[in-house]
Amino acid sequence: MSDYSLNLPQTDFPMKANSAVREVEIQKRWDAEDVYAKAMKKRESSEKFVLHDGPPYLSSSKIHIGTALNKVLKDIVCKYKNQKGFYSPYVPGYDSHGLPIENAALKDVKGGRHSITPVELRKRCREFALSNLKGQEANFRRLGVWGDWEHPYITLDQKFEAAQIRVFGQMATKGFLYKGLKSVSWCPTCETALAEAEVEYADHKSHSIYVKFEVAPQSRAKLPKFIKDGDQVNFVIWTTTPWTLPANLGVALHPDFNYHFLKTKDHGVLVVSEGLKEAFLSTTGVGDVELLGEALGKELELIETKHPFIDRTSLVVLGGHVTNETGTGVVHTAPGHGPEDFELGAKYKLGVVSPVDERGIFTEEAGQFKGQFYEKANQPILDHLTELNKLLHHSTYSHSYPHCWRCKKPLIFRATEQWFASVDGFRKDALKAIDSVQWIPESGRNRIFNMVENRSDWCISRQRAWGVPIPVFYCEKCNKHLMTAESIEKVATAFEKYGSDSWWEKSPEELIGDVKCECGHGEFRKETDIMDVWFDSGTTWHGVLDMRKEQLKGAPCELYLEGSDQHRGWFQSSLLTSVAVSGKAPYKTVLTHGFVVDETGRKMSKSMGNVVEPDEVIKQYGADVLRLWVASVNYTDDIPIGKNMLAQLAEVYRKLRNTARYLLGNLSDFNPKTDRVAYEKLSPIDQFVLHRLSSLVKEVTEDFDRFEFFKYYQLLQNFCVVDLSSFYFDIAKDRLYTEAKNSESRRAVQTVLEEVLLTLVRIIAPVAPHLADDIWQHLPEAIKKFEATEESVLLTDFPVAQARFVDENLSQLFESLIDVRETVNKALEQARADKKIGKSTEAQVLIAVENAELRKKVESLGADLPGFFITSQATVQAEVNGKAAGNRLSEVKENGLTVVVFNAEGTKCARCWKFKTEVGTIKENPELCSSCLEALKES
RNA sequence: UGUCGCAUAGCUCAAUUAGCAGAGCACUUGCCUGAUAAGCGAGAGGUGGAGGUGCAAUUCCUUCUGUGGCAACCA
Repeated sequence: MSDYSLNLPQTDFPMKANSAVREVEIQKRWDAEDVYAKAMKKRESSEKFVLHDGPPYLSSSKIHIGTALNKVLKDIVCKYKNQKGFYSPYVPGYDSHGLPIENAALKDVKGGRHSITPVELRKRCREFALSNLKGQEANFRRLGVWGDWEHPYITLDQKFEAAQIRVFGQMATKGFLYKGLKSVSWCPTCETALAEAEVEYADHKSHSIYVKFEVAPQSRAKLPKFIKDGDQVNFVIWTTTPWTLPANLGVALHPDFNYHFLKTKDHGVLVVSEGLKEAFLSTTGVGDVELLGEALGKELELIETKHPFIDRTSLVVLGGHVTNETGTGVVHTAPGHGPEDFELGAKYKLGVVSPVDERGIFTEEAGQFKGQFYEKANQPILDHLTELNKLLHHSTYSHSYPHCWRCKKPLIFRATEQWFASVDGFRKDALKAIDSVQWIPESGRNRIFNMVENRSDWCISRQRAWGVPIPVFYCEKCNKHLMTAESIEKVATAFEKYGSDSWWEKSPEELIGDVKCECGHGEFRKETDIMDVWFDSGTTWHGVLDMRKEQLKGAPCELYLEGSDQHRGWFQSSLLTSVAVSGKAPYKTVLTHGFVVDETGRKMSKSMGNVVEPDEVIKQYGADVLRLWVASVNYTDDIPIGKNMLAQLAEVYRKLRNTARYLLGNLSDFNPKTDRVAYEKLSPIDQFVLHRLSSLVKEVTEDFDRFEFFKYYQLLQNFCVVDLSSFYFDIAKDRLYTEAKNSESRRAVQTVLEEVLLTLVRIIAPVAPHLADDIWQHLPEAIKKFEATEESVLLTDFPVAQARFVDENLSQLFESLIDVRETVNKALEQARADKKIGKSTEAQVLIAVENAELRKKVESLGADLPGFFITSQATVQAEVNGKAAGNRLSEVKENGLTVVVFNAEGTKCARCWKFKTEVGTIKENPELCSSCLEALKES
């Protein structure tokens, strides 16, 4: 019976994505046809929108999901901006120096870092980093990220190193760099100083000890009068780091605290603060005590005590940092091993003892503990204290403690000579610059502002080999350092030509020529420290943006887009160097995203087994589904991902795909040149869909401009599902399939479908470029020829919301009609549930509308009414009257609306499947309805 | 520990000034077999907990819990 020809959809566009194969093919075509370059060429004279890539670190060849998210976000922005008419290049970068790479490269070096030359070590580091680059690049490209992959920036490039040296030079010339002895965070495992940004707090179990410091005989006269001659007086300090005791030089009290002198049976007189006395007594259990008297901290200043086990005095000093929260109110002070101690020590000229070397091993200075790793020395020190009867109590104490963010081991403080960038010197400008930047989300402003406001100077020295050297020389005679604009420029020139290896390969003379020190001497040695790797990436605004000015127009650029941890990392290091040199921020807008967590909100970790690997997602679902995930989440907070979400995203992807397939299939015979129907001639529902389309374009444009992709995602999905698939597509099928091929009614639908398709495909392109381009390649030839001549959708312009499609009245009309349609659906469903009908064309509906205005609206559909409900007949009345007394299949009343369902009148037409009364009465063909007959004649 | 932010259906997101808490997906269920490893309909399902102020609270207040940032976590 179904021999009658219908206009069914025709397309080669496959329903199944087969992403694993198809996406790769598409990418190959992009590469082969150089689509990125063509897009850039197309916009070469347009306004620039530069997103500057924060360089991922090259310690691994495989990216994790957070990096994938970051790159995709960037790619969405760049692709969108390009479509919007900007010249928006993407130059990917890589961060290639630094400790983790050096440590990794050292893994298979027998004998460790000291067994090979720096140049040899650096060669291994370079090879390791560059091999990882290849892996990461492949990962990024598989995500569909486009960019100038042939010309990435790498911080180990000679030109980049030279630029970095020049930034250093400018900062030096401005007096923002100095060498100073300070207490810095030190990682004994990595054997280097660390900057604040590299410190991370984690729980740690420490010792908790109370140690007696006996007042020295020469100071007994300074003790309060209530102390009798025979009393041995001890200040009791509390510390969690026994190993710092060999470095002890002082005992700090709070000037305004009250200190109690407690006479004990076994320990002489003990001095602790009043506020901590009770806690102290109960913790240590020293037994009954007699309060001899009390004194303020400031009354005890400069009393000398005896170091518990070293022949040395330890001075009582006063410090505001002493608190009454834990311990004894008497603070063990080791200027060599604590920042506050260091400052206090400087104030009192205590000197500095730092008997721990760069590996955390005790030196000669530590006497009997020499040669031991600091942590290992805790126990012997405790034993020694016990032996000497200086230890009052010992237990453990859990607290958070600074750790190295690279190797995760506990840090120590070491007072050493380091190079610093004087943040104090340009803090005000930095804060001002922060306020000139747009931070998204806004909270980012406060986050970085507070950090910069309170941070101390930036320690840029690292005692390692894999990095850019600090370009300073020291006079062999007077030891004064040489750091002039000229000397630094000479180093920069040398690096530009030979790379930074030349620092190790060449002599000072070869590097800077014949230069004399102020003292007249002409022989120099080179600084051995290299720069903090954050200094490398912190200067990309110069090494990349400025150095590729023609392409990237120089700093500041429009956008930095990184994870929110970069407030203390790259955003800050970039800001500091840029402000120091130019007084400006290197970026106009900073956009941040949170961290990826699993579906239950937990951090991803190997041990929990909840890690989502990007390549596995791609293997199973394809890059576009992963990209769709990126677009679907509000990345301001933590970003969840997991099996459920991906499965759902795959469904949404499928919906997009099938929407496109319907559009493509039903446009197979449409020639825009000849078949298009003028807007005025479209039926109301057609016009309404165009209205919806134009609001979609308007809204998603706003969403893209605000980087709120999750709103775009919701809108896009809703449009495809609600406006198209279940509404317009469903209703339009009748016109598309059964009307004469060239009828105006059918061409009208196709006119709308074409507009929708060409708009949708371009809206999808930034987020799901493979899908969009796949659609593009499958466009019907006539459309390709006249409306879609670009070889890739990525070369098109983003759609513009068409004002001529906007019709608010029509929109309101259809809102009401859709409400009515929902009620009709309920009534039909009831009849269906009662097995009275199957498909809705087996029914006719009677709609009684009380409200005259609404009734008029429904009536306005006229002959389109049955089609609107996909029934065979539909009538509108003011109330259910006698005429409808037939066999009621169901009835639904709601909102002043009564819908009654009857069996459709007439007989089913064999072609269009609608029930018509004339079917069977037409002699020419009793199987068909009149319109089908006509349609057949016309075609 | 302090401080700031966040918390809406199983999931991803909405909800003007306090005014009946909405979508899509998933789920359940029915239909269709001319988008077919498709499509359509219907249904169920929710404001983290406990208080408070309002006629009325997702919205304002207090508190707790969870989560994230920052600061300190000390010696």
